[in-house]
Amino acid sequence: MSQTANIAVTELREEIKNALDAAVKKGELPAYEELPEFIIEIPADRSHGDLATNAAMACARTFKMPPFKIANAITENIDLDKTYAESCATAGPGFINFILAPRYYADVLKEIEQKGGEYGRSDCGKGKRVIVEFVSANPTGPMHIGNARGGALGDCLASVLEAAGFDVSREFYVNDAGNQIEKFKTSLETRYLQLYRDGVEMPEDAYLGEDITNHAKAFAAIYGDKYVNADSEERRQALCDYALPINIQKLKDDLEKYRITYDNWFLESSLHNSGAVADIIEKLKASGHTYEQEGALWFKTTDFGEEKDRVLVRANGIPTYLVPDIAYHYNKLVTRGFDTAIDVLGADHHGYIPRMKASMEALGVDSDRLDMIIMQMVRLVKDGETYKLSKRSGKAITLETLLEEVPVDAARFIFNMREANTQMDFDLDLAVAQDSQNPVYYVQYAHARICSVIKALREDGVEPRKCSDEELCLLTAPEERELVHHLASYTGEIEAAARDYDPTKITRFVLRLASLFHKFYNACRIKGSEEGLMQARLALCLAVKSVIKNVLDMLKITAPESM
RNA sequence: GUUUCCGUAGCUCAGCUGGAUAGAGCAACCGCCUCCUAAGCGGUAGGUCGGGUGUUCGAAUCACCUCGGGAACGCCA
Repeated sequence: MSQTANIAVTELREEIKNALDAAVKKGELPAYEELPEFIIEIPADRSHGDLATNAAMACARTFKMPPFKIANAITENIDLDKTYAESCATAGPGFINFILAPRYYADVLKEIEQKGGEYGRSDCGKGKRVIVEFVSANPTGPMHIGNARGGALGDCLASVLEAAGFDVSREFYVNDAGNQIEKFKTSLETRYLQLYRDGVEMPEDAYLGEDITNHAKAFAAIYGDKYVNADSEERRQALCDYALPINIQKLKDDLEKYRITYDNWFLESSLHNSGAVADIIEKLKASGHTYEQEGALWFKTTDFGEEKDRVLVRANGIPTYLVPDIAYHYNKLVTRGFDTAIDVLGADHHGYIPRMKASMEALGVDSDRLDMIIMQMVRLVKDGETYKLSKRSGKAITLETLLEEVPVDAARFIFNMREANTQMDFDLDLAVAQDSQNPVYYVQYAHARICSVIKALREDGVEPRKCSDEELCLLTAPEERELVHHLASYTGEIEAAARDYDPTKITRFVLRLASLFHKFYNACRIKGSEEGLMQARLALCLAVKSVIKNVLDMLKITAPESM
């Protein structure tokens, strides 16, 4: 919550407790041992006041009295002089509703004006170091639409955590080692040989995308048939050394177009080269949670409540994906000492979470420091038809083609509208729509409208200036107060979004803010109003503009001055 | 079979640490620019919150059961 909103609630809470004590002293209520928790919130239906509490209902059991009697005892004994509330009344089954004094609204606007771009920031993260790993797409091929969702959600989550006072690092984990690289080599090799020989068949599990064929052709254009008769291992390595850096650079370029830049690109190969992978095997063995069977090394995940154990090192001596992954998370939490590591993962990884957490426990690391966000599937919808992504056939919609059709602003906004753990249909027609149907324009339009108002007033010789308290207290229209209320809830929304790892709360917050602004704009004229009121409304506009800009910056979406 | 996500208005979804008459956008219909951007606003219509049982003063929200839809369950990553 903003400072002002926070103070308002804290003060009321104190006065409610004081009122209860006063009532007990007078004998209106029986003595109590301990008060239950109660909430003070903005009621959904604003005819119920500006703030409401369920204190009386929550205390019904404590006092063994009907809620409305307790509510009356509170309202008769409460001293509102020291609070932002100017009056209160009981209602319904025992709610107490408060009406806030005009100076509350004035103080909120003054706070926003004073804090500017910093308004909304919280220190609830206490500077804790958090690493957010997201996308981490396989470098063997292009990114698909699921990576687009993960990118938008992960990047915005990182921004939200920063705003909530965490020290955040964004990271991309490059799987440049392991089995899928072998598969990559095989695919490249086959495509290359197909250019020179007939009857070379692609293996069943190879990558069938066009990008592989294109790499082979480009490679052949440089080296010709030099590697056709070379040793297979030499040929495979040459192809991989050629194609992999191109792919990784492509990932960086595409993500940059999508406005994502990482603090670090972490190479899986570095864990192999540094000996960290071998080291983690020894550490796991030393933990006593491993055993050997049929030539393989097993991790006893059953010790940690899993259904079955997992292979760490295959009978052929090659570690499974688990080992470098464990080494990687160990690197994050121990070697580099991040307080918390967050992974944004596709839904196909959900079985992977307990394994990874078990491994941290086995290594003596508190597994609560590792948080996994599972993202459900995205389907692309066009003309009412759904397109399923199929990676193996190579026919998946790539991030690149998505961004050719959809503006980045729209893509980032729409992906941040749906919570990670819900399945999502990405409506291409909606994302492309350059009209009011597209929610991103609705928000941007509010920003542009405010800029336009300021410009129009400036042309009339009116400059925004600092308003007196008396002037700010002229904002009494319901549309004005609703708007200020919403602005006041911004910090609380950021804290909630950070707590729940849910950046989509911020998107919904800004949609609601835009909506309330448009309502205000239609109900209240700025230009032509009496001087003091005009300036107060202008101050409100500037506050809204500042907060919209702030949110759009977090989403890395442009805030246009005109549309 | 096990794990997991989802089920709320015609469509897409909010609301879920229990609270007052269940909300928004789109689609439909009716209105609002001699006035700061109509990419906007107001209004009408539209609901057994999948179903059931339980807990509670109070359940869309919590627990259990059940029905329906998606996903994952490899010595692939």
